[in-house]
Amino acid sequence: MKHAPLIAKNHMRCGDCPIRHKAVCAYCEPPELAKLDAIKSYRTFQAGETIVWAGEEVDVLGSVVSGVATLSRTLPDGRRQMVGLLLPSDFVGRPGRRTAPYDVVAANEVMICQFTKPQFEKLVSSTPALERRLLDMTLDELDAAREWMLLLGRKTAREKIASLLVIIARRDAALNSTTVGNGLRFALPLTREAMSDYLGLTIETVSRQISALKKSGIIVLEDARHVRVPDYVALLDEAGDDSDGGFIS
Amino acid sequence: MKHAPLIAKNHMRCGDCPIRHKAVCAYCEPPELAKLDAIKSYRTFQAGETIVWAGEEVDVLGSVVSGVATLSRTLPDGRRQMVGLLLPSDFVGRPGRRTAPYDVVAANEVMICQFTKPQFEKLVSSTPALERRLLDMTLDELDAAREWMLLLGRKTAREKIASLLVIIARRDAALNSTTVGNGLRFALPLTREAMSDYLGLTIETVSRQISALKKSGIIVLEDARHVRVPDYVALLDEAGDDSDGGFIS
DNA sequence: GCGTTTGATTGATCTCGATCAAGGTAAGAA
DNA sequence: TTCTTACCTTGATCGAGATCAATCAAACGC
Repeated sequence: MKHAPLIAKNHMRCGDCPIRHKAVCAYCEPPELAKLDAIKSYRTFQAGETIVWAGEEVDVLGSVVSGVATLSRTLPDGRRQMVGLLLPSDFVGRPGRRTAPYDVVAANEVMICQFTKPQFEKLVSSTPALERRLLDMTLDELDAAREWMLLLGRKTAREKIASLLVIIARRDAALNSTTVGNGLRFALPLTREAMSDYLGLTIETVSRQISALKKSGIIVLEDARHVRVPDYVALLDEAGDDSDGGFIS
Repeated sequence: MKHAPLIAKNHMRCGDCPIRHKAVCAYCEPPELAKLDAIKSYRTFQAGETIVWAGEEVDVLGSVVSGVATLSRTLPDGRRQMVGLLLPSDFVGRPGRRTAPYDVVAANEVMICQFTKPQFEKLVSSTPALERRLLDMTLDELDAAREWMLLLGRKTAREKIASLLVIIARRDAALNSTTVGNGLRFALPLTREAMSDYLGLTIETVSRQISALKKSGIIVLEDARHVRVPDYVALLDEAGDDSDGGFIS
């Protein structure tokens, strides 16, 4: 069985940003980088802070520099389902839309490299490559959402947990490249509750399945928030499919 | 509780097409309609025929004129999850992508108004309004996918069925406007099996929940494929949330 | 120190939807 | 007509994950 490469393609750095903005990648002309550089500023959100309320004006537009943010929808009776996960280099904001139908919440301390909205939109209009890049990113998000639907609709609790670990491992490796021998080590940027919202499970089931993967030797729990994976391929096999494991590119 | 309007916004007709293409809507300049008109042709697929195989070259690009097509992903062991539903006026094809990670299958006889790929892509490059429209449509699909994730992750079987009926009712009403008093009547364009793939359930559960909704008086089954809804708001309430019910606009 | 809070784990039990199985119904072929 | 096939329905039982509940551990304020 062939597996997708662990490390994602790189994106060009925007000026002195501590991350690689996906919105300005190799497809864009270098001059655009300087233009983006001129209209950006940084903004920080605390863990638990809501960055965007569902239905209200979206006043953030930029890239996640550090930390993790979640997109989630809530039913009137309180049931919650996470519908998106924003990790460093992911884009925040909806080009051409005033509002979003979901909450954006900081899972831990989040720094965002923010562009001023009117200036960014002016830049987009005058830069076809940038607009095409936004379409490309949105298609990637759509693919990720559809992979996620397969997970929610048809995978077992154990497969769901393994799939989530694969996604986090890939994203972590793409940013930090902390391989240990032929294994991996990474931090879980989400609480058990956030994981349960992601996977359509309860906290208890998440906890039990993580314990089960530990007992099977697939993962080693250093503490509740740090995981070692001795054999990455074994974890991939637990995830139940041979695709890229729902990598949100 | 306020509910979204039943009928979707209209889209401008492209020449003599029997449907309203979403790709060429009121946002686009009228001259573009004529240009699209010049590069189109019609193509028909039989029920059950695969229009696009997962991973293979996508050689279709256009709009669904009639019939219903489904997008679905399959796990190696055969478990299947539908990840998209294409009804008349929906766009088929992925701008700027060679392949798709899912199968596109005709649920019944499907007619597609197809554009020649290189010419359509040339038109898109030279028409910023069209490119922006494609981005807008992709964002709509993303919103629909996320609504669907909420359904798959957190709704009960009964709520799932009611939500699907709402989606079909809305789409049907937008196209045919067949209201009956303050109720509705429409055909189910999907088999029970396709519904179960859509909702992450088994055929048996779909059948049982439809029977249950019938017994509750929420719906009337004229036969296995035709439904009457005496009270649309009652059905909406069964769907479990006050949103637009996952309307794929 | 101690009490409180927040997040994680584990156990006991229940329930919704899956699974296994048997029939029913309508359309089409021989 | 009867046989076949595809699709749908209903019943009986099972089991994965939810729910209810207790315990534990680390962090924090007083």
